[in-house]
Amino acid sequence: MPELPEVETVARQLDPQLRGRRLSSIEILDAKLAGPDWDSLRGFSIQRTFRGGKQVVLEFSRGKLSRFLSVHLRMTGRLIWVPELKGRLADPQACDHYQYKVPISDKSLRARFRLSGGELRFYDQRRFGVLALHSDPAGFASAGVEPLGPDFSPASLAGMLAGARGEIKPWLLRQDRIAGIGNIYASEILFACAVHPRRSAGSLSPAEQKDLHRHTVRILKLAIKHCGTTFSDFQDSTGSTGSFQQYLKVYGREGQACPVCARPLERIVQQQRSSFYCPDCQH
DNA sequence: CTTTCAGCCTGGGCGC
DNA sequence: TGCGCCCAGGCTGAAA
Repeated sequence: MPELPEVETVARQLDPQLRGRRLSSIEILDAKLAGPDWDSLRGFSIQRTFRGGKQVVLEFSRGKLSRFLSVHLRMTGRLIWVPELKGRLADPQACDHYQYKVPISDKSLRARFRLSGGELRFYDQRRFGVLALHSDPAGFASAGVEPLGPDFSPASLAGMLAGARGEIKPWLLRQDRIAGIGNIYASEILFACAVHPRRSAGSLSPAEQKDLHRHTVRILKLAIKHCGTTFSDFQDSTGSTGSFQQYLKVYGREGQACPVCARPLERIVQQQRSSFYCPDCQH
């Protein structure tokens, strides 16, 4: 699914659910996910759950030892906490979790982490997701700057853009520069900046660079506030389902009226990914 | 350095 | 009902 706001939503939701729980065993159901020494995690307890780039990270500890389990959800990965009550696991369909499109199916269950009080399940229909185990935080850190962190400033953005070659839209998707922006938010951010997706990244004026910084932060924060974007009409009772799709201005709206000038929005393909924009507002 | 393309996977939706 | 085709929020690696 997920870009930064969706992953942040998942991490925030899981953190209180998982905190302090001790891991007893792991069952890997998809051979693609074998590899890490999963059994070495037995007996470790979860300290916290957080987001790094587009990854969910679980920090485990046992005594002075630390382990970091990073989960890249890619397109369809989901992490769901399934509590145990009176010896029975809850129905995952009814569990508090981030929803999108596809209902949870047992067919896409790829891994189970058995913890005190229940289990954490990894579902992944398309099997693009990646689980990794690290013994230090440097292992999972993405190379790019966190757009909501202290290192992302108008000046640092200007520095990254200086001399940049390619088009701005694909540039925004590069995780080694800014970590966490994906296809949806890249289009939304450029629309807010009135910058055309085909503009050369290095050609942005100082004012446009400032706008790019400002709107990137603003839109990501706003999306987090609405628990991200889901293409699902299902809204769960906890309100933890993303609702930012209501606020998308251009993504997926090819042919519809631009919210600013009312002329039709367009879709183009850049590096095999759709970009949505207003040909009249964005230059 | 850049861009392009195939590939990794599954399944929904569409036109016929 | 079925088939073929296109689509999908991510990312890597090879090739040009």
